Amino acid sequence: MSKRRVTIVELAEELNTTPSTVSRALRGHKGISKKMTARVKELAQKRNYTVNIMAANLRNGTSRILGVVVPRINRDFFSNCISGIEEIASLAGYSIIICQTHDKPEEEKKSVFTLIGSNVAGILISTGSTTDDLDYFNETKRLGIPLIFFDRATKNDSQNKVVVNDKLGAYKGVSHLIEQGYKRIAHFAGAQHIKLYQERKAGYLAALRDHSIPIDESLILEGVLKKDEGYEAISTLMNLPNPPDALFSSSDYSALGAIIRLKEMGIKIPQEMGIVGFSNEMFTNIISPKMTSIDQHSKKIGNCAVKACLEAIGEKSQKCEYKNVVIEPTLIIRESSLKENF
Amino acid sequence: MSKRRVTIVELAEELNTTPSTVSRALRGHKGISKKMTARVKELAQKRNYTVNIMAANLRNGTSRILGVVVPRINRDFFSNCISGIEEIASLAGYSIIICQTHDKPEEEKKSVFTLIGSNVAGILISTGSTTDDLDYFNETKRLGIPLIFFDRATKNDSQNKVVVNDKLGAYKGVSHLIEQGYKRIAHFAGAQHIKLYQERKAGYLAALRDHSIPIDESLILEGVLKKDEGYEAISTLMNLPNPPDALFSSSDYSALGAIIRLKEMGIKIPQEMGIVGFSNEMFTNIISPKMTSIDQHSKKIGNCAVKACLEAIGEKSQKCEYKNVVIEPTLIIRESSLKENF
DNA sequence: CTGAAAGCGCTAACAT
DNA sequence: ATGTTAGCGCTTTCAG
Repeated sequence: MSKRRVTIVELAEELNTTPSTVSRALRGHKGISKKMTARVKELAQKRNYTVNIMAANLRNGTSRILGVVVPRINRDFFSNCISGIEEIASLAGYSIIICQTHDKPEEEKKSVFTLIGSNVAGILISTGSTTDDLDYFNETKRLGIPLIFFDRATKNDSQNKVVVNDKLGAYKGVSHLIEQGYKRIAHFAGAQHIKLYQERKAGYLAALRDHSIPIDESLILEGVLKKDEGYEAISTLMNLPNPPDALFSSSDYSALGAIIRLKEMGIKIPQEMGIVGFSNEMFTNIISPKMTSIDQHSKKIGNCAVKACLEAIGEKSQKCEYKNVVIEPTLIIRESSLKENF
Repeated sequence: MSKRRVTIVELAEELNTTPSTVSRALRGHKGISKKMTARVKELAQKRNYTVNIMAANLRNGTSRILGVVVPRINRDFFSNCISGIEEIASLAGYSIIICQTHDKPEEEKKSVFTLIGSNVAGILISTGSTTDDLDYFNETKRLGIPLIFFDRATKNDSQNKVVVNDKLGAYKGVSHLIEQGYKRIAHFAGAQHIKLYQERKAGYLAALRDHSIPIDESLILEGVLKKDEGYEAISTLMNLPNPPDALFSSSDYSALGAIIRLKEMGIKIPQEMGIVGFSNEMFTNIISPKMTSIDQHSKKIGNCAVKACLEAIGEKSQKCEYKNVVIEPTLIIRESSLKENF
């Protein structure tokens, strides 16, 4: 009952052969007799042999491990991305190491260097920082470790990005409201130093412009992302001399807060007020009225990101061009915006 | 612009010293002059040196990587567990590798052996299988790799478990309903070959018994876990000659389905019908009426599991006894069960 | 078809 | 306080 794992040396001894032969046989090397291969594999099975990945990696200078860096694991969006990454990765024979950054640049940097130290074959990162951390960016580049940005890309010129077209998503949502006959559409925006919220606002503005609807700055509120913030913000808007008749929110949560408040005020949704959120959170399909929202295909983002990474690593199984993918979000129309039905 | 990483050998050459000295200096070994240590660290920084973890691990025979195996990453409960694991692990200087099994025993087995091959220091697993897979159980045991079961433990006699006291959770929920004055309490149960659902049913039965309420088998429905299943099941129950006046569900989702149906039927919650769910899913606090539910402290489960693992590995930072932890679930009382308020 | 030998990068005895 | 040496387990030339 040894405490150490079985090694190829031990297998070789037991079979009166050499480590090289065992190594080759285990990997189905041609140039090893079928008989030998069979004997080796049988014994390996019997002894519960597993290759020491560390040793193999050290020898080869490459590993079949991918690093994934996200702000938080326990958010719907990210856990779906990760799930999407893991599925494709494991099919290709790769494992994934996960790091959380809690949106802190230091943790982000530390994570990437830990991953580099772990000899990962590639890194997938949703960076929280607003600035590019050139330190790790350059280092991965120098070492030839593919670095794929997903979801939130920085401004760097890397071609390895998988992002959602937030502007288009917003455009679709607002256009839908306009087509339903809403005229004065308010917008809950996020902090404008974050690119993704900039984009959503840009999509909102573009849709209004394209439909020749005048832009009213008093209907645009920034930093309204959480439920409570939405609850408060909608009160402000409804007290305006000329209140909105619809809301496009950058966040499902603040849209939810608005719905709760509007119901309290006795305002009918969608008849008197149309609502469109963003992210297609699980709860949008559960509340009453069901909320129209924009789906970002989080799992698909993970799929694409990992495919881009495998492609960059040189896995030939990936045939397509996965550089710089832009995912098109989908408008999910539900009760909260269907004025025409009434 | 070499493609390879800097090694201690290169640092040593540049400093006219030896790899051992560099290695020792980098790890703050006492017995190396301050001057030397400083010089080494400075150069290492300048060259973006990171230790080759694979090589170090191979040499030491141990790694600072933990394996985590779950059925699915993208479920609230598991992503919270994982987050809880990652936080403590990273504080202790460990990384985590994550595997999904999709509830398939083969994938579970494969995952564990992959992790063993990766020289992980310990494995945390929420097993989907109903049977113990002795293969990997024995192998980890033989190799001295700690194997911690969390959430769903198998029947094996391992002392390394972190589980929720499901029976107690159910007991609390049902007792609460009884105290609120409900008399005929129905139960949506899960498949009874899964231990956790057995336990919840057992808690339900125990609470009724302890409060001298007769058990009516017609009020107990099995395999009712999803929203749609709850929607259908509640219809059946309400058509009974003697329908229930409350529901304790093993799942928040089926409880939600029931609420939706009851609202359609014009039955008032909680006045005419009390509802308690299980898991404290995020949406329970959002729907109307807000749903009373049982919180399982998923993040804490992750925390405890990883502490148990670190303890087993021999990290002295863990002082407490973390073997065989049972987490006590918490009853979160909300509108759906507060009959007394009316 | 199989074997012998070297070396991936690191660390820990064992010297000095 | 520093250097020397050996070896973790594996793969891969290079030789038979």
